[in-house]
Amino acid sequence: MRTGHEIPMGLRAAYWSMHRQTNAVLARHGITADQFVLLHLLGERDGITQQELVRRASSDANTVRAMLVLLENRGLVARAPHRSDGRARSVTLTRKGRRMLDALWAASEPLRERLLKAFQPDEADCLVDFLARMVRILSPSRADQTPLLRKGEKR
Amino acid sequence: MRTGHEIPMGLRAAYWSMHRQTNAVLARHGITADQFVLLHLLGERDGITQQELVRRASSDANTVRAMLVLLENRGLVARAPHRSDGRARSVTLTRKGRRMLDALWAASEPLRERLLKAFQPDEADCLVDFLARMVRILSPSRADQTPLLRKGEKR
DNA sequence: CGAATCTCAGGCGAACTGATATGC
DNA sequence: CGCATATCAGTTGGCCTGAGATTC
Repeated sequence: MRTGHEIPMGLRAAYWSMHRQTNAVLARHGITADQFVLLHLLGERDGITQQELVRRASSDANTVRAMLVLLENRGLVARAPHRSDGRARSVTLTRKGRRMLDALWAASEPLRERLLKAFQPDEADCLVDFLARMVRILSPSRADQTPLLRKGEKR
Repeated sequence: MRTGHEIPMGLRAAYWSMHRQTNAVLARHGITADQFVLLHLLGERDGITQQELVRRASSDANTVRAMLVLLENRGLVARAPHRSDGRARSVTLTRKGRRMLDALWAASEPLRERLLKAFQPDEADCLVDFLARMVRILSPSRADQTPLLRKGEKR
């Protein structure tokens, strides 16, 4: 912990290990790790809005929409107008989507198993707390909505 | 910790928070968070091979090459034949690359500061250990080199 | 020979900018 | 009105597969 860069680098390594393993496990179902995240969130709470998915998946409205279009074209999710908010659309799992989610969950079970076995219960709680703390600390305050690129600037 | 999915989801949230904040901070230098990782690794150990960069950055040979080409075209890094291994190329920071890295490091200092302040020293060590443990657990054994996509398979 | 390193060609999901339409 | 939700158009960097050249 000398430079303060160990946490970000460790985070990067862990995230990509997880991501790659998940992709490998789900590849035969034709679903990516990120798509699995959306399906899983819908499994937890069906009928939520796209915006809610954006927040829970730590993603972005344009990205989530594109992913949902993919999943919708495959008949795994459906999007209906929200009952009370005319702007919003509530997203639900189709019957096929639910079956797919179950299959994905089963396929990834050994991975979660392997992960949990590496931590004592209190360690796992501790880790989850640390990660949540990072998110809180790093969440941009509502004040600075600086875009990543300034106008006309090339990447 | 009921479903075993809290750790992956927390990991995802933390990683993307970090990534986005880093991108935001470095954007005015025209460098991405991932490019910063490469420059930082070269700052730690200059003259290492691309393969070594791949390992340390938890990335992939093709990706690293593409990124290095970008950085090379901007005059930030140079690639020379390795002195003893004819297959390898050793990558070094140019003078300009070193200056850039220093600027990037300074620009991202507040971010690391913010992060470290959120953890007691022992907590930070603990977190780094947990992350490393995850990587170890999730690292594919040398045995199963299953590609993500089988031949002719569509995603 | 096999294994490792790097290169090249090509494809794709996902994150982004920026603008727009619509409803709160 | 401002603000939030979703959409569309378009760009990009980064990850991936698969193949090939070269060297250990």
